[in-house]
Amino acid sequence: MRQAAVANEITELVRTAGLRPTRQRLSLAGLLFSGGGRHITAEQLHAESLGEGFSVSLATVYNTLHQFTTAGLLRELVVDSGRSYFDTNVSRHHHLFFEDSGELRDVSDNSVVIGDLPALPEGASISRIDIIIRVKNGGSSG
Amino acid sequence: MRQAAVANEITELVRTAGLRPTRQRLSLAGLLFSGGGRHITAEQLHAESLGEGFSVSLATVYNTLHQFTTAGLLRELVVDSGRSYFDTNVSRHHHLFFEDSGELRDVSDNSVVIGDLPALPEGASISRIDIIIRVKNGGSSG
DNA sequence: GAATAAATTTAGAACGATTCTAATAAAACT
DNA sequence: AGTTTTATTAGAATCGTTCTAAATTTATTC
Repeated sequence: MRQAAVANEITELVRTAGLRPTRQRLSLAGLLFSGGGRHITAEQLHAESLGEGFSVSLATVYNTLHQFTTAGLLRELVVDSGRSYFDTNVSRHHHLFFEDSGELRDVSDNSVVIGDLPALPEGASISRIDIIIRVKNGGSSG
Repeated sequence: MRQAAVANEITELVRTAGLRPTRQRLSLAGLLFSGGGRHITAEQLHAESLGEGFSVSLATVYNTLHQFTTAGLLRELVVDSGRSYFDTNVSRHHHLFFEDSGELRDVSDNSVVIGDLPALPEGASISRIDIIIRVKNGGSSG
């Protein structure tokens, strides 16, 4: 009963995003949204999925991550040139980035106060503020 | 006399960075540091250099940008997955990023106050804080 | 100022992440 | 079930970037 309930929630999540609940999308959504917050790359998710016995192509992983992002289920993060991370936490927050390990950790939004910004050009508006605190030395000890 | 003075400054700059003042490095340094602050990609700088009649290979543009960055003459920015920008302003500041045009603009450091950060792991220290204010709609009008 | 040593540049190959393509398969609708 | 629509896939293609090994330039030594 427990698992079935979770499966239904995941199915609903995918449906609500306007996407057909295919085996691949459900597997990926399960991996992404069943635990706590995650910061994961396409390649990592692909490997994890195969590791769990859910076969998916890398192309589908990319498609799915983008569809989930467009639907507001994920947020895409650019920290490092050359690869994108996807964050399952889509609420307002920022990031600590451990340069050595590549690990990302959330930072509460209220640790940061943005003062007066420069005037934006006519018709422009802020779509998002990304704050990345880059940390050197020291991996996953805290 | 004017131009010669500028050329000497550029030569000194390159020397001070511990690099031999080759034709290529001087041309690129000239393009980078003779105007005001710039935010430029390797491909853009390569195109600009060729356009001015200074032939350089793309490999050399990359090498040079990295050497200048290591020497503290440039700062590398990651805004957009898949390409790096290099900023000639290496003082403490942040960025406005126009998503439509790809344009970057500096934001003074004192527009932003960082409150209490989460405790860092033993031995870790902050190497840099990057703040990117992403703006939609509206190009270079202000 | 030629000879030698050391650093630089280069074209093109190689690379890793991502996107595209066109064919096949699965899901939804009638 | 049959038809239409949407998804998945393997593999090719693309993009920005890095690597390689050879050719050139700059610095140093005599």
